[in-house]
Amino acid sequence: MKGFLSTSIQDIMSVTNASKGGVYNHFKSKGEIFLAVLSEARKIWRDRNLKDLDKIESPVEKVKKLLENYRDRYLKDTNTFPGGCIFVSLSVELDDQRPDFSGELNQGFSRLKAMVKRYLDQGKDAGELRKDVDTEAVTEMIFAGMLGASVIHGLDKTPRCIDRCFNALIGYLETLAP
Amino acid sequence: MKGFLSTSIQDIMSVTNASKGGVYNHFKSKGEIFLAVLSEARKIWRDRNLKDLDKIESPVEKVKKLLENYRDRYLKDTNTFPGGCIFVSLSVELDDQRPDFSGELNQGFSRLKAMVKRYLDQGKDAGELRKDVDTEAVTEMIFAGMLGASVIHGLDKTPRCIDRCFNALIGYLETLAP
DNA sequence: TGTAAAAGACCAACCGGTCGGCCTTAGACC
DNA sequence: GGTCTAAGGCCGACCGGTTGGTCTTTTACA
Repeated sequence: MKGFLSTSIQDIMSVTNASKGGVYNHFKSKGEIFLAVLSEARKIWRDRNLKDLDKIESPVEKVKKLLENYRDRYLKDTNTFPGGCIFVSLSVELDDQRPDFSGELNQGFSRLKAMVKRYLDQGKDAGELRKDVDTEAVTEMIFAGMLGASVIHGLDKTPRCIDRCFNALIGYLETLAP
Repeated sequence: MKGFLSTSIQDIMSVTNASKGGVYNHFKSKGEIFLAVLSEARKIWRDRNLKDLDKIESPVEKVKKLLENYRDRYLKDTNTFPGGCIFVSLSVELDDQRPDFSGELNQGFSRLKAMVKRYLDQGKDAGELRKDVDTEAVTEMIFAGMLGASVIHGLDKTPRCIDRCFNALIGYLETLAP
């Protein structure tokens, strides 16, 4: 994955077998292509990571399932997703470089964090978590774990590292039970 | 922080008030400048993050101190380190783009992970951690938490997020006590 | 024949890197 | 001390190549 800045229009032309005129007839600029790609990537992310979440009643189990999906159906699928989580890579690349795009990416992250926190709060209300659990802090750590796992995955493509990482993360979640 | 690819020789000339000839009289190529910067950045990292670690006897407390240093003396110092942990940003940027540099960065990460695991193993031997603790998995999660926190820091410069993240991380470490 | 998509020549700006020459300095010789 | 020469840091014009983007021309289809 070359990211946004290092992916040239020529690269896009090569992989799509399109001409420059053809590309710019569909998109006003490279940035508009980025936004379209981002939108599509979000659909794919949801498709992979939210799979079967609705079949689970327990909110805490939903979070666990999300982590498992992120690990097994997303990061580990290196054929479909080389370079790990594209949102992480793009966020690191475009922060301070393209604040407009960075903000767009940040919105997606915020929604994910809000979802995790909502599940944890529901789990707390349902008595699945201890009353003294700081759901905001736990959410932040789970989120950091997901982002960090994606970075690690870029360094070491073997599944060992992310397996260990997510095992510890899920194990931690289980220690929060009453 | 523009990273390696987006930092032009012109940028370096501007900030150093040097001429192109002057720059290339000291360095053979842009890559050589990168390596020199990387070496310097490592010194700074050690200076900030390993501070006072030798004054602590308990191995587990050393890990905690490392996390606190990384949070307080490194990430939070946004004046000195805008863009968060430079090794994380560079690693994400250069993976798949400059495998030689990426490997160089990876070595540093491996050393850090080895250090954390060594401390945890020592802590286990000293009875500070339960015997059933998987130090390899815990190391991986701590490492992921550090990387993830740096990415999060890029998105949200306020200290709230990384405070919560490291609180949960340190809290987790404490649950591993016998 | 009319219309929209596709094609690719073209543009200015910028990239990393080279190179011949200037200009300060250090050293040798008288 | 005065003068000449050699050395090397420094400069910036210049190079080939690539960038994102524009514009005119050609093509395909209804």
